[in-house]
Amino acid sequence: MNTTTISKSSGVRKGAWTEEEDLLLRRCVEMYGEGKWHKVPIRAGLNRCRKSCRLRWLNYLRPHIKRGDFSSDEIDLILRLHKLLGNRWSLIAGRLPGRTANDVKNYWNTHLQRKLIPLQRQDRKCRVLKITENTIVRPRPRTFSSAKNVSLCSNKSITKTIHKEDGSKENNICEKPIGDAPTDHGIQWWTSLLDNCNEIEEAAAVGSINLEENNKLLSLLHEEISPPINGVSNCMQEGQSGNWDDFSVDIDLWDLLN
DNA sequence: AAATCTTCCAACCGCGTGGCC
DNA sequence: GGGCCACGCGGTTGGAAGATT
Repeated sequence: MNTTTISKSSGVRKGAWTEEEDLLLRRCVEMYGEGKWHKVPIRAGLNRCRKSCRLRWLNYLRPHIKRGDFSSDEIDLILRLHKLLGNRWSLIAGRLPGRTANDVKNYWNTHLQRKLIPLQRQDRKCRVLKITENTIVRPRPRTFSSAKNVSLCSNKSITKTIHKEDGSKENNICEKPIGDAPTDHGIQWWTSLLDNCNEIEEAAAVGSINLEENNKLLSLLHEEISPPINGVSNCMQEGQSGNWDDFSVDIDLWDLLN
């Protein structure tokens, strides 16, 4: 069924893409490269808005996009990264080669969220202290100026709520100046992320949070989530088998994280 | 077999941000 | 400094496909 419609206001086509449109878009991007999306509809001869063209390319036509079910490794990584990053789908997808932010978001909304909510509802009163899930990391990578040493994390802030034994809460907002070395923004960002882990370690050291549980968490963080070196996602490096096969372990991890 | 319900995902929409003038 | 424009992101929606009654 052809569900494509013509927008009355802009006159551009909306709805499902046809094979012909895909072909035109693919040729255009192959010829001119990605970017300059405002020029793509004209260059490709498509009666589509630039947003629609960009989305179609990024989510469907781009080479090496992985289709099909998510592997247990991928699911595990999504769970971990979502715990750290929240709904930062593009960042999470960036750690999953071949997966798009839309894929990850859809998978989360349809598979994981539904399964995990009941887990979150479980009574965890036995835990005296915990790091709650409102740990928010806000790196906002946008475009990168070639002329300036723009930090990837220029507006980064990390907030963390620690629930104390007496029932009170303490919010920590961590704003850290980022060095202006432009060499590897990815390392900077992930290092900053791990700085947050270090703060947890420090809190554990002074006994303000549960040491044992957070040692487990921190070991996982340091082990699994390290800076991407040279643009290669280390978690998916060739030859790394990992020990994520048993998904039941991962559910335990999720429980631990909450 | 038909009707209804549920699931899933491609695509749309609105908004925040950065760059440029 | 302010306005405009383009890009990128996350939330939401619409409809096809599958499952259930």
